[in-house]
Amino acid sequence: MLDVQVDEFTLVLQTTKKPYSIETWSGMAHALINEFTRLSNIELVLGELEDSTDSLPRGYSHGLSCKDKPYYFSVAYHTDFIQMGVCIKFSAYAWMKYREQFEKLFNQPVQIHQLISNIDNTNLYTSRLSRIDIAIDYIDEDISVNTIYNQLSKKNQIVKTASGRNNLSSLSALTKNNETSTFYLGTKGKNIKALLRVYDKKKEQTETMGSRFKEALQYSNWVRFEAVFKGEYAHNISDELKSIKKDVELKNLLVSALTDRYQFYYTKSNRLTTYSKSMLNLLDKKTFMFSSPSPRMNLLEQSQQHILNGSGLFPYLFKIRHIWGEKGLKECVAFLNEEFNNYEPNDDVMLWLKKYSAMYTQQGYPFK
DNA sequence: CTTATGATAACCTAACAGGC
DNA sequence: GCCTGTTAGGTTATCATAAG
Repeated sequence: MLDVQVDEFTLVLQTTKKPYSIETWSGMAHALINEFTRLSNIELVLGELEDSTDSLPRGYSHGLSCKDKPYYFSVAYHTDFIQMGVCIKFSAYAWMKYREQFEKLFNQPVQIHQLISNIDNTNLYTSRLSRIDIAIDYIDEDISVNTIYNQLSKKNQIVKTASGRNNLSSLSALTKNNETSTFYLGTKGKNIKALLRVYDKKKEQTETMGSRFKEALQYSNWVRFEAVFKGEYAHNISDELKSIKKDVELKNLLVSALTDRYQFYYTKSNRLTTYSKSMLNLLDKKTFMFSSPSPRMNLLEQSQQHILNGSGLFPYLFKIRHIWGEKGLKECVAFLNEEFNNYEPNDDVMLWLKKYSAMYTQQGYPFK
């Protein structure tokens, strides 16, 4: 049996009110939080929210969370950073509980697209996802994480995107006694847009006595494919979720998203593996693709702006001058000049020149 | 007391992939 | 070989807090 669901997710609310001023932000943030809690019925469903400082999402300074509950739910903002918005974090367990309780209380099921459409029924803020984890469970399907990992590391199997390109994400694993129980495609570093984690859910639940421990015991075999989408990818999914009405469309979206980035092929025959095939069979039709525009057409003005502000050049020069004074700075600049003389442009740079030289000679310097 | 982390934001570049 | 498309991974900034 295959089961598709949303695991954990993070929503960010941005205020629609124009006068962005730091003094009024706290009050505004509270207004957004009140509106959100009202529209989502969060306190009725998950329990009372309390002021919290110690269990907020990292990086946020103020907020509320469900205290004394086995699940983690929190709403937070940062007093100094309006652009960070109001962050709403559902852990996997909290989201499961929310859905259970909601159905009990209102006699109707709720999925993520309904939640989003409920909370968007306001003009105080706009919402979007900053992270969403999509899980596809293989229950009693006799899939082995260890086998898949070994095939991948021997290059007997490879991962492709839906458009047929190789997914070049780096492969890593947790291996104990020669047995791999978890592997990752993609790095866990920050600012990573996509990551796939494949693991033995039965093992995890029985070893950690997790929230789905009892369930895990009933199955002889339980493997989870869990994709974490952040940044632009999460935004893409968010946009798509807003156009969804039915649960079957949600399923199509979730499966499309995961298989858009991760399809497993046998290298030799160039055929889909059986488990990837069964994943794709869940689709009535493919409904979704991630968009990622090419970042190559950078104009000089843009590059210049980046160098002046955000590249780290000035912080670097400042440190040099602070330590070694004007003399050090002078030598540093001479060194940079020397290094630049040894610089060999690559193909991309030459290509850019071919395209834009004429335009810029006509237009003049980007700096004045 | 210091450092690492993890949340947000923007943006750049190398390297790879693939069509013609 | 040329051109276009894609992605991983890196930089900066901020802050609070957990870990060491």
